[in-house]
Amino acid sequence: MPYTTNDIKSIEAKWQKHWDAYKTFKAQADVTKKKYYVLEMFPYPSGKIHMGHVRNYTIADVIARYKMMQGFNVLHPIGYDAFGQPAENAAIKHKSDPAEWTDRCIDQMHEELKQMGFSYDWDREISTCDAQYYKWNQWIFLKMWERGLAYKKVSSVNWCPSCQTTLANEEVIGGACWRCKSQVVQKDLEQWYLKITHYAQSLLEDLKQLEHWPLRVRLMQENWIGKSFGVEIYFKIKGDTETLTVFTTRPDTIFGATYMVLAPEHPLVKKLVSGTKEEKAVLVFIDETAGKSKSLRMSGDGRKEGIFIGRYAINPVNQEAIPIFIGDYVLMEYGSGAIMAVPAHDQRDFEFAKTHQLPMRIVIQNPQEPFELKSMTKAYEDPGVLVNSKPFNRIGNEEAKKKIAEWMSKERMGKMTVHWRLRDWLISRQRYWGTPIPMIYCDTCGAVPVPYDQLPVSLPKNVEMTGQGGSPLNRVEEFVNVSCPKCFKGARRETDTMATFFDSSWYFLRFCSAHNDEEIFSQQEAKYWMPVDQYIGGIEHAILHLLYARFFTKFLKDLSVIDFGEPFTRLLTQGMVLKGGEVMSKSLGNTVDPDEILAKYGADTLRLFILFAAPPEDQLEWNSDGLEGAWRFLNRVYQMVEKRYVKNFSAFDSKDQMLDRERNNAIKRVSQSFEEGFKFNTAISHLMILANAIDKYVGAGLPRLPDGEATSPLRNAIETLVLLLSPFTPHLCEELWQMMGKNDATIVKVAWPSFDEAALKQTEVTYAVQINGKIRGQFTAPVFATQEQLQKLCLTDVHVAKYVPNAGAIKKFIVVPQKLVSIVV
RNA sequence: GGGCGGGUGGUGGAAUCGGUAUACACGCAGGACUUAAAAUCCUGUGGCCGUAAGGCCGUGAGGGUUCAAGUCCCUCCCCGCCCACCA
Repeated sequence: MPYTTNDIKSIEAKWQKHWDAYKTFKAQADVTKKKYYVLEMFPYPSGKIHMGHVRNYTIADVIARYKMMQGFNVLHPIGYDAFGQPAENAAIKHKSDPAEWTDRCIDQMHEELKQMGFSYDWDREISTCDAQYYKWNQWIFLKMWERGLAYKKVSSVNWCPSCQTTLANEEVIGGACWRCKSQVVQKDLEQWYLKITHYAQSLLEDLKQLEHWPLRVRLMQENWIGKSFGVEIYFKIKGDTETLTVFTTRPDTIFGATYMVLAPEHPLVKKLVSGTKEEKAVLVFIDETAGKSKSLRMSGDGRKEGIFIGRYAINPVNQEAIPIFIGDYVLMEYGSGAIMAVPAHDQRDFEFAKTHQLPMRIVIQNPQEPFELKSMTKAYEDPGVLVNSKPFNRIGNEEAKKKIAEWMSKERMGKMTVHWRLRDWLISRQRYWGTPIPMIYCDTCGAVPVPYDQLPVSLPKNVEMTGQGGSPLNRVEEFVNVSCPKCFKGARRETDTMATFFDSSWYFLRFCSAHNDEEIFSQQEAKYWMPVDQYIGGIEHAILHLLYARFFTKFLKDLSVIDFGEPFTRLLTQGMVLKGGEVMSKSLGNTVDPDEILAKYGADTLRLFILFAAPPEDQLEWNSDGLEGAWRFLNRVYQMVEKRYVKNFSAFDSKDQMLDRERNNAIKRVSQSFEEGFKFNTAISHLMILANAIDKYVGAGLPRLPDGEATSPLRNAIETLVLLLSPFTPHLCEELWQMMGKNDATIVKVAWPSFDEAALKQTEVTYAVQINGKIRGQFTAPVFATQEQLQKLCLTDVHVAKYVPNAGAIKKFIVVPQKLVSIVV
């Protein structure tokens, strides 16, 4: 047994040391070389790496090494998304410093990443909690502030009572905090926002350019941005000078509006009810709704809460007075916070109308199967023709949408408009462990930006972390009390820190010149390396991170520091790692620690297994049995080199051509897998097929073959196998390459093998014979056999002869070249 | 409710343009080596019938197109993920 756990440990350590010493993966911009930037989503340093990291980074590493062998100048960096709440929570718990905790975690993670043999340019390692990094967060923030893209406003925000901080809409999952899962409540606060909506149009439009992104991700972003075309309609209020604006995408149903509903928070509600007999009840309702969290409000089991406010609106198209309600199913954040209700043609309005016994009117009729109000059990939302809509009756509803919208615009009853689902991005966090927002509040001058030459605004050290009473920074006098940069009078510093998604929205640019003290990044370097050619990460970032990164890229382009509008050319979303059908997670206690696998099998086996078990984008069910298989395969390859490989070898016999065909086929198929969707599982299967062919060629138990002088198919096959395998299991392959007497400094500098299409050609092929649709026999024929020859040959097969007594019985004879013949008798 | 993926042996998964379904591996069974075990190697392995040759069935269900369907079309069932009172 030549290859033991100990051997692996020493081989892997040897090559990791070698790569470090020679800086094998150091990337340097060189305009004479074609670049390739491969990037994985950098980790949050929680300490140990988990299987998800292993899978993500192994995929990236295999791609990076393949591209290196292809002669690309490859940039493959790593860093740490190091700000965030776990560090702060750990600090609260252990009464320690988040910076220390984070540093320890980073050290540990750094070690583990090295043990996996990843081809990182370690000179570019960055951490977002480093002031040299977050200084540029503050720089970006100030640039945005100057352009009106960072602003402060009071609004009802999502508040996590457990984390004691606000959350972005994107961070509220099903009404709960995305991190701690507590119920989120609404709270009025003054907060910092980034105007991502300024880029809504280009964020949507440019999705079209991202043809190498998974369709799924593009659709998710499209839905999130949520552009909808519609009409703003103005309703006068009976006996009042106020006008209510509603937004609808269904102007074709305007004649069916039988009431109106406002969001309870709508600014006009209190004014409109004042003095009515409904006032008291309405105010109680508003209070009750405000106390409810959004998710509670939305969790309605079909029931729609609401109340009449005692006023009427005038439908501009027919002057009808319709009652105004407030209802919890109308959201203040979308549209104008007011809707016209068309219960016959909108399911939500239908439910509300049923609950409150409100009238309905059919205005879209199904011409095939007309229906009546009495028999309706749900709203009719399908296409149809207009009825009860005077000048527009009998028009198809799609056409009517356009006609009515145009007519209303012309008559000034409304205006065609576009609404977006995308909201501005709330970035304020009342936490310590994040980038301080570089603003100062002066009683005289108002909000004043910290001057650029005073950046970074550094986080103070030795801050007491209690987890109570808002941001810990509030209590740090020397941090808070500053003089105003404008008038030099006493002023107060902003104590909110930035959401960590800010940090990760541009780190890929920082990697281009990771330790640049002069600028956010070198424009020249960024011009060379960017955009990222291949980005790899989890589908869970399909919306948040990827949308923010695209937003920042567009902003930086507008600043003219870069000249491209999309950061990631290709995106691969790797599947989750499961155990027992569930995602591996600490809370479920079904994790497998990569360290244990490393200790027993080493990095190469783990890498090979995780790639072989499933295609990169599929879910991966962890099964340790497969590990043994990967281990066995690597052992076979090792022994193949040790026992079968000779530098010069002259044996030659009829099997040579077959072996060489397998060799060429492996090159073709493995290369293909890199170019067509990274199907590494099948790439590895072709390497196994080549290994099987080599063993078969040699014959089991043969002694080491004698040296000779001519080139050898066997030698070529083994060399090819090692080269093709090297991106997957680099340590072993470096070792084998050296054992074979090669002098290359490293295997990644050896050219990726090319294949010879001619060697794949065969002189004879086996044809299957199908008779009346069933496979009945087979025969071999020369590659260039004519149809007549094939017909003759196939009849010589005894099984065929049984079904086809003579050539005259053949009704139809179909040839699929090189594959089969199909006979109808 | 909407969108997007899926459904293939005991298991993970293969299958270019519609062309021999189950590649490759795991597991399992039998054998070789061994005092024995482990490791390694060899053979077999979709189901049913058959000593065999061979036959029939078989890619979630049912229908269709075709010489030929996992793949295309229609109807339906189930599973996963994402979004979701967005007017």
